[in-house]
Amino acid sequence: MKFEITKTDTNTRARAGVLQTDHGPIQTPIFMPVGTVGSVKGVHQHELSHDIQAQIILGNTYHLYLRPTMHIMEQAKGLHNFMGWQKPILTDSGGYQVFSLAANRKLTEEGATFRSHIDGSKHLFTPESVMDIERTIGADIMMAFDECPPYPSDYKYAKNSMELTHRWLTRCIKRFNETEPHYGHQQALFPIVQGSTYLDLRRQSSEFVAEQGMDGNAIGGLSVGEPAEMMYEMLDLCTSILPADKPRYLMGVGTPVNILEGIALGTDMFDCVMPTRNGRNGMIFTSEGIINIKNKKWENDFSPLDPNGTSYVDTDYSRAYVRHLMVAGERLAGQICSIHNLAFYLWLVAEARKNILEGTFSVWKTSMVQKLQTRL
RNA sequence: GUGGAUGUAGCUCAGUCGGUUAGAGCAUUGGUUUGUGGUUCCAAGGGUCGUGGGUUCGAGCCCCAUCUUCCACC
Repeated sequence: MKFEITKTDTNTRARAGVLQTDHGPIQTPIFMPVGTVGSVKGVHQHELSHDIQAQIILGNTYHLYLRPTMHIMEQAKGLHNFMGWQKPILTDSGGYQVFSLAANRKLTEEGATFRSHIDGSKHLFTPESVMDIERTIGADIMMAFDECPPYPSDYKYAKNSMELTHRWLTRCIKRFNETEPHYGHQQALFPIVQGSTYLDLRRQSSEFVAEQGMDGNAIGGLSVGEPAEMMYEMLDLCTSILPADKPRYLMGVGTPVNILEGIALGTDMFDCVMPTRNGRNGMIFTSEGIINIKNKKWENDFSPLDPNGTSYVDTDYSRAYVRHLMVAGERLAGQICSIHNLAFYLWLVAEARKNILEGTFSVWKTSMVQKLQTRL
């Protein structure tokens, strides 16, 4: 998997590049909409590709393994064919679900046992089985199986967890190298840096990950409740160690401001449920600030949802109408807001890219961060 | 007209033997949401307990009158 950096910013560590996959190029920095079960909640694939112009989406190993199961995935000849999406896909490994389903988890050296949230049945994920599952799903980018420790974690827990993640990574890479793609297109494996909120662990983990020489590298275990400044401090260190000529992926982040800060620190890829989840609950991100469309003040505001927006929903529908749909509990409200938010996130990273290429990123970012935090 | 039932938050209703500041759901208002168990979660505002008397240390609750709405029968 080839990654070419077109330009690196002079004032920050931001870069603009292109990541080539067998399902097409990804222009970085990029935001990747989350499509956990083979569906970005409330948004059609057609809208994703045509209206939002998403370049890559996520699928989730944990969820797809439980349903529809790998038996179906194999028959469907992979997730691309199954869901009718011929652009790149990245699959999360299920490591985060082990963390978020902590009540039911049990970690051993071998792997993680957990109970299905669907029927309560017991399952075991190992680095090897997760690699096999991600091969079957057929993602262009597969994520290593890791443990995502909660915040706060004490030093000892964080260290043991990181070391376990490293041993699992070695097994992931071994299995990855011993197996072939099922559907003819190339797959990459990205390892994940852990280390909680401890700089020396983050350094150690970044170095270990960098040594593996994979096509791209991820930073996990952040945005799990720690202060934003702490996240930036960890990210700053990780990106200073991870190879500059490979894409860097900050997992699960975040707010529009988080993403701009992440780009400035040399991160190229982001994913987050925020635009879709918050959209379903009526929070709209715009270039002028944040709107809670449920608020009464929009009741008779017939101006466009977002006059500066790039999606058709921004000009076709008024704030009053979307508020009405939201208050009435209509599903269309969440769909409109999800489409808007995803389009906005994609616009934001495209705009960041443009400014990096034009050498104006730093100035643009400063003014943008200011506006993004405004509440309308 | 007679008999019975009913009246408590915007709506639908709880409210024990008469006892602390009358509660719930929905609705309203605001906040929340970070590698998606999610139309999420949290909180706030909102009351002359139909009205007027009475009994009692104390009444949403007991007594009297009156009004509202509903039902049945003339």
